[in-house]
Amino acid sequence: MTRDSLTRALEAAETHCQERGEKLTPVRRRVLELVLEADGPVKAYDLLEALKPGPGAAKPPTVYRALDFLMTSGLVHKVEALNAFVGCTHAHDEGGAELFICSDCGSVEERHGAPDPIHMPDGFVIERSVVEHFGHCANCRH
Amino acid sequence: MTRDSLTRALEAAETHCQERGEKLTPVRRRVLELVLEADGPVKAYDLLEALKPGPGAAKPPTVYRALDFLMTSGLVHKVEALNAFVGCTHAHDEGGAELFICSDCGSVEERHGAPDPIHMPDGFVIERSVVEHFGHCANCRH
DNA sequence: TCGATAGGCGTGATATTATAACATTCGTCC
DNA sequence: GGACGAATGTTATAATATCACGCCTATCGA
Repeated sequence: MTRDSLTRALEAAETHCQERGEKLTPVRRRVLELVLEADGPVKAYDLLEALKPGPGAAKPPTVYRALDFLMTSGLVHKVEALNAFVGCTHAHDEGGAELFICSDCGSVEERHGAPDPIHMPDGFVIERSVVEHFGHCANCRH
Repeated sequence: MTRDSLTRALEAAETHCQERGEKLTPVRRRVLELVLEADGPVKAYDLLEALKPGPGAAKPPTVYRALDFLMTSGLVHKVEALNAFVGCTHAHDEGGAELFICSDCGSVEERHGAPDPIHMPDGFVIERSVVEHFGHCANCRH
């Protein structure tokens, strides 16, 4: 992610939060920035490390609270199978994301779409879906 | 799961392993039994507790090794979003399972099927998919 | 028979991920 | 000012998972 698009993404996040009546506080903004800067999924404790240098060395709850907020706002997704987090690259109000994660380069592609109802058990009502595909992206497929 | 179907499932697992040239050792068999007996997803440390009473009180690596084996054999699936495990109720050699987990009663329905290629990024090759739907089953939907 | 090897497991320690519980700060409203 | 609620700080600990080492046993070939 370029410096420019990072800045734009942060501004968009700011706007997004305002529209929802939420506050993108400095901690939350900083965590989002770190997640967006990363090449791929980031671990919570890596974020913690990254926040250390400052005088306000963050403790785990700080990071997890920020991540919870960002996930609730749709600005960040959790990759459940990796216990890691990625910045959301789409509109932030849609349902769950479908993630395509390259095991070679760590890049993550995000898609949105209704789950295929063909396989659904009779009468089941979906509230939240986790869909993560691991494999090799076009660049790493050789 | 009834006592009878449990017994049958264990025998099927035995056969399944033999066909693959693998050994369903006593520890592995016992862990599989505990997973199958459970109503829903089971935590590794609950299995650990359940194994305690005997003279051979298991330690974490024992349980995780057994679970790894059972997952590789396709006899058990991990619910990534819960850090928990469920017994596989299907043929054990297909690709990844699609899980429908009821948040009310904890029941898990399993389906198999190829992922919908419509959403796939160009050139992406999937190796492993995690698909978990959380919601309410027909019984708990009222 | 012997040694070599490999898989499975026991054991102690430790790494990693996440939350509980309570105190403090800060803005807002009355 | 005083009450409150939201956000954060702080300490401790819970929950999940792995590492590293050593022992046992079965198997295989010399």
